[in-house]
Amino acid sequence: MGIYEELVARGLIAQVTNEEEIREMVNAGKAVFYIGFDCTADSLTAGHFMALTLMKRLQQAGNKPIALIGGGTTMIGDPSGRTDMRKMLTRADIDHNAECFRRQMEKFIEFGPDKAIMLNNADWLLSLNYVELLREVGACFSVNNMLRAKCYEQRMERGLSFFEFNYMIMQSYDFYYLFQHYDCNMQFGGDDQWSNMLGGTELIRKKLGKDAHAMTITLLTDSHGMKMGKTAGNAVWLDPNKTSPYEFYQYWRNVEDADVLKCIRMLTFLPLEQIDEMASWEGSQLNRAKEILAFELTKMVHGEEEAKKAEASAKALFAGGGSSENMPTTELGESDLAEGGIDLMSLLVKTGLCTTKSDARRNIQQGGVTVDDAKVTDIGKSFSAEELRKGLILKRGKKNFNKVILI
RNA sequence: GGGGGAAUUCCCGAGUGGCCAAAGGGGACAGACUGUAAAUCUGCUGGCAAUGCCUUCGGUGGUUCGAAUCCACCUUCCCCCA
Repeated sequence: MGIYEELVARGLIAQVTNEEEIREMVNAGKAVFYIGFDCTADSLTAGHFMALTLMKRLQQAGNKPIALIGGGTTMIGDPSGRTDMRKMLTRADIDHNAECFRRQMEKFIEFGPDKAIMLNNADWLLSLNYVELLREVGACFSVNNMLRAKCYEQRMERGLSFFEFNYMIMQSYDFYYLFQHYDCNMQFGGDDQWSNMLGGTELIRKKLGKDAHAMTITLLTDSHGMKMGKTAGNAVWLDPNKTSPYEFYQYWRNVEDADVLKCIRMLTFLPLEQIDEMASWEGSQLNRAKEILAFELTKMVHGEEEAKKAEASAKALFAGGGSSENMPTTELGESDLAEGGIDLMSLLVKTGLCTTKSDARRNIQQGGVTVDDAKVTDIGKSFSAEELRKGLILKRGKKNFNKVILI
């Protein structure tokens, strides 16, 4: 089985420009491909992770990856599939984010001579001359076609500025540039990038009369069609300071039954035969598959040690009994106390389990708060310094734990 | 450049002088049921020193005993015409 067939079997491929040619090229390890990453935040997300694994899979098959950091394109912001304009970032923010991206990527992909290379499109986009660009590439784009592009659909109703409209041209120019300077013959990206990617292959054909290829990765969506890798609108980050390994582990541990196999197939490097065996698992047996998924991904992102810790904490907390060793802990000092003690509501806020005291009150009143395994419904409950010194385990809801201790 | 419309709480969206911390829905959160799943049902959803008080309906100023609601100016966005 070639790498292309494997990608298909894993459900990773959404659209391709020319299946025959791409299959041959990729299987023979002859592709020089790029994936662009716009640095809109200071950490990569679970969404980027899939692109990185894809990069790795192709690299293992002998193809050469180019990780393109979008220091230039981020100055504009991709309007694809969005209902509103992105916040405009400053040059300094973008540079900082690009640097963060670079460091995280180095953990997954091997860079170096004859390995993967990393580029930043700021290096060529920012110095473009407007009039020259218009003459050189602007003439190759049909506004009529661009307006028909699916990625702008939503924006045709709510408004699209000329500024953002240019994003497609910038991305196309990237491909054109990489094709000429780095022999890059293929672009990968999320399926929402299809229009932008075709812009690039078209430009190359018009300007150079040559064929370049594009292939999109299936967007990872859950059984309701929602994009995965987000919790309550917040991204699941790869940076352990933004999403702890435990939270990261929990995110994947909690995917729906209907999504586990798909996630394992698309995101892990487990052999397909092993995954096919799991496909026959049913009901609560799927919990095992979720553990595997969560462990495998946490291992790849945070390392085996962290993955083991996260798994151990989870088992301790949910299977009961176990140690509180790796539980998130809040340390209090004497200054946190008032009159020798502290009330439960303040404690919940201090530990971050609740956002405000009102939130804490609601949670207590609704029976969602537990202290050392005993449900507390008295909103006036407070604890003495003595009790705190020994340490208390607070729990909000079923899955949120925090140990508080007075030191 | 001309004309018309819009901005409401996390999101969508009602509200057009006091009964408005603001309908309804979505999402989130909590409870029940479970398998750390889904579906379903229930509760809940600005803050606080809490039967009250404070802040919030794009911004600034004004009218009024009282403004999300009326007036003026400003900002941003949408639509139509050029």
